[in-house]
Amino acid sequence: MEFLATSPLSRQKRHNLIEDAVELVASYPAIPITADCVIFGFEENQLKVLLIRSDLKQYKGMWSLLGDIVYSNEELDTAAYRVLRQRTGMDDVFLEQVKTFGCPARHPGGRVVTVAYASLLNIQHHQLKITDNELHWHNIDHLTEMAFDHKAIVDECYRWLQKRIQEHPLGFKLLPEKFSLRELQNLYEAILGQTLDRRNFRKKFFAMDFLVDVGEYEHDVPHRPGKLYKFDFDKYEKNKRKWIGIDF
Amino acid sequence: MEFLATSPLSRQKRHNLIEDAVELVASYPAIPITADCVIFGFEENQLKVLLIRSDLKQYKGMWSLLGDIVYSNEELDTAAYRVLRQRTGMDDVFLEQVKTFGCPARHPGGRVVTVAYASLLNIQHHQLKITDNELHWHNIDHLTEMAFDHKAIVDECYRWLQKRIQEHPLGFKLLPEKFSLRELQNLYEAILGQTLDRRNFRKKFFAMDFLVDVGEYEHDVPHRPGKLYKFDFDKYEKNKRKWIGIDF
DNA sequence: TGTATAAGGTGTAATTTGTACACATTTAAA
DNA sequence: TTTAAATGTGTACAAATTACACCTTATACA
Repeated sequence: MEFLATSPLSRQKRHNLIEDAVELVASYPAIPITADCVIFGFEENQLKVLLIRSDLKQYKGMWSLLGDIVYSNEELDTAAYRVLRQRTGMDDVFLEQVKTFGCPARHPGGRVVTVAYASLLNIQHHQLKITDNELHWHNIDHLTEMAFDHKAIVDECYRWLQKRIQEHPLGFKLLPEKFSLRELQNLYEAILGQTLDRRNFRKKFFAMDFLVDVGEYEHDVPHRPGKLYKFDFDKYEKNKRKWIGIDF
Repeated sequence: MEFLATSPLSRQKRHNLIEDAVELVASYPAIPITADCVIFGFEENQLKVLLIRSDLKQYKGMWSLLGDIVYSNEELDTAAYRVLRQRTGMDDVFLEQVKTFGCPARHPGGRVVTVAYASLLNIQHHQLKITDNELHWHNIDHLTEMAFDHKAIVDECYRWLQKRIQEHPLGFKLLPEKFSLRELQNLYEAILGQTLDRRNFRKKFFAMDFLVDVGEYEHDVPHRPGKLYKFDFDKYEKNKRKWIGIDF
């Protein structure tokens, strides 16, 4: 499995400078690369992931992440964003690279390396093309078997999200522009899988001082409506802590 | 730049199940993948990175990360570990995937995607093959221009390290088995780029209760020798916090 | 119309954690 | 033996986190 003549290691040992970089790269074994998106949404107090039916006969009926090939001259981020845009019709969505999965046996058709991205979006805002292979939101707690190694990818991205929302106020990306504190707390409880004290939760977020009272109230709720707030991104940027921690 | 016939997206729109996964993957554009290692060490109270002279004529004289091609049937982690072992002669070293860099223009010889790994090792323990293109340790604060996008990769891994050592007791991987508290503090100060209060630092680490007094003292120091400690991994595993934060 | 229900909204005390800070001790070197 | 330099330790204050209870307000239903 060694490329004796062309390996950079063996070349370097000979202390020869390589003149033709193009020839060098052409000699490398190449592997198809895909970008897979773990698209998170929040609805009915539950964290959801957007999935599609696998189009491989081998995985018939099983759910799969949204992904596509990375084209020869395409940035990885661009490929992931393209998938996101094509599937949700949304622009301006949070997207971040999480991890690359490269097990040689992860794709039944041969070696395919995939770069996993996590995306957070407001589930109200998208225009899903449901006709495409039953594109649907799935409760993250109810996922069972998935195509390829996609369950492992989802798990990794879920852990990433749990950690990330304690360091940065990312949760807001999953909510509508205007939201109540109860919705915000429900979001955090759903993602972290634990209940939080209501008073302390409110105190904490008010103390961070990036919630703006928009002067409106919830409606269509079967109880006293709560105030609506929005997230003030500028204020956050100005005040954010440099230190790592759960207080952003 | 679209692969109209072979793109999974266009296929899925037609609602056809793909029978031959091998044929499908064979139709994908393929890209060479490398694994690049940012190998951190700690010596003379400074954080160091292990670099080699680039073997490309184009980058003559410039410093480069240690990396190699990922072979066709090789795990990404395995490729990175292979690089590490070949260069340092060390086994059993901490290695973790950090981020994948895929800018189409990052390699002058053509498209090459690289998966960046960070490694932490005890700088005393390795057997460098210095004859290989001047394999050397470099102070992380003195890096200037590097070959490819390697400076950006180092920067990313350095930020990763700064964050990581505040969440997990990884710093110990950079120290000898037995170390003094002064050495530990120097390590944290070098990585975080800030001075820390000596008494509070000691109090904090003793409170975490995974330092074991080995009953020995420093020697060959031109002042009162400090006690030596080792890191008790079992004790750490038992007591570690589930929460994210700077107190491990 | 009024009564019950369910969530909204608020404050304080106790505890824990983090921070600032100074002096006696020990070893090596001169 | 004197000096220099680092080790080793404790306390008081500030800040952050946690636990915890009551009144308010809007809706739903009788």
